[in-house]
Amino acid sequence: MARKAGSTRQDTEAKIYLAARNLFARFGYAAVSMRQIASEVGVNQAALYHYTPTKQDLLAGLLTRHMDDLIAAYDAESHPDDPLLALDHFTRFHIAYHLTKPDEVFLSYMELRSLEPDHFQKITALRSDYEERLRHILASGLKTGAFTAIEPSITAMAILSMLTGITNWYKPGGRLSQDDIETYYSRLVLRAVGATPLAEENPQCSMRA
Amino acid sequence: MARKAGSTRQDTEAKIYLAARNLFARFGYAAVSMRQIASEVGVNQAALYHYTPTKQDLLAGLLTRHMDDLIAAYDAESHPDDPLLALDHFTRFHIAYHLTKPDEVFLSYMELRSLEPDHFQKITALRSDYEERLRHILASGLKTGAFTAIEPSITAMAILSMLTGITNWYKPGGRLSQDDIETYYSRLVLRAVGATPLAEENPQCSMRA
DNA sequence: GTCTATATTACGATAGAC
DNA sequence: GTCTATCGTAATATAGAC
Repeated sequence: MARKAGSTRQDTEAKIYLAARNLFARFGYAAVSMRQIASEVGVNQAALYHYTPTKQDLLAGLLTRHMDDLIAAYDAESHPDDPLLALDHFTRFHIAYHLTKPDEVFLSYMELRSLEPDHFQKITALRSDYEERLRHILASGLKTGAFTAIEPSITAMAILSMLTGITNWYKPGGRLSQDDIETYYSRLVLRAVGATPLAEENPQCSMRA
Repeated sequence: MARKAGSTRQDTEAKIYLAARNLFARFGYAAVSMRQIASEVGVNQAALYHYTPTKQDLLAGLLTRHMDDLIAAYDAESHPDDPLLALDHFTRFHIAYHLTKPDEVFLSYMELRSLEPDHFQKITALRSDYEERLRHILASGLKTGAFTAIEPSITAMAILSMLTGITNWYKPGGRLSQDDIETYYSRLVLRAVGATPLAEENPQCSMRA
């Protein structure tokens, strides 16, 4: 298995996906050219076509990987049975995962419309698959009485919008640590569904009351 | 003031802005050509340049108008002094306004990155101006004790993300009326900030409890 | 106010040498 | 596996006739 030093297929492929992700997230799919991506990788534009048949496939590959990874990461964790704990856990997981992959998240929300129909449906189905996990928690909590007066489908969308929106303003190294943010949003979410937040009667957290 | 029948400057300009808004919202600024816009309006591509110096100015004009209109519409309403009522009012206003102008809203969230620096700063400042109105309500409620254990800046972003996210799934004529949605989200929001929602002990609303 | 025609530049993708 | 060169197309924007 002799390899040329400095350039293997896997290496280059990873660099291409990384560059595409950064550029698409920053400027948008339609505004980025294959030449820009190649330039970022350090190869000629024509070389990209040994790794992806089209620009569209490059985008679809990025989004598919992201959604697959997200669902796999969530399913790999253990989930509390108690709805209140499960919702707290979901909130923290979603925030933590999304804050560590801001580009992928941004892309998967902004560039759905750049996908051709087949790819679009595939990604939309994967997203719905993930959302279903939150709807299930909300429905369980409604049944046990842990949550009150909520409609699971709408509430799931409301919560996901709220949590994902963090990526619009969060910058690492800011006033609040990631853990502060998780704790704060968990309280917002638990209150919103009519539950008593975990730390409500134990105000040691860093927020002013 | 003799006018040629069928085509005045104001008419055509309005059509151009309308077409640009629709197309940019649907396919993204970078993916839409001046030819497409002209075709939608029913004029030749070159005619557009009598109404806007560049494509970039067309986008900036759309976003500026939207933010100006949003702020003017909010300021034109009367705002309750009581923080709880004020927050309920803000929630309903934001939802109602955003659901009536889905394209403008979508554009102003998706195409900020397509703006060149000067325009970007201008729009960002206008947005912050609007957000400030919500922060003010939250800070007042914290002072009076109507809201508990919240941080106004973060909570404002959380609420705005949640409310604006409605435009991602709402379709007119669905299961829930706009008023149902306003009522439901007002409860989510008021609960989240630690207030007792207006209709909490009066569960005549259409949600199941 | 709108048109035809065009200058200039860039795009996605391919062919074929090395 | 990467390159040079290029094909065919389409982009923004402008010039100038009517």
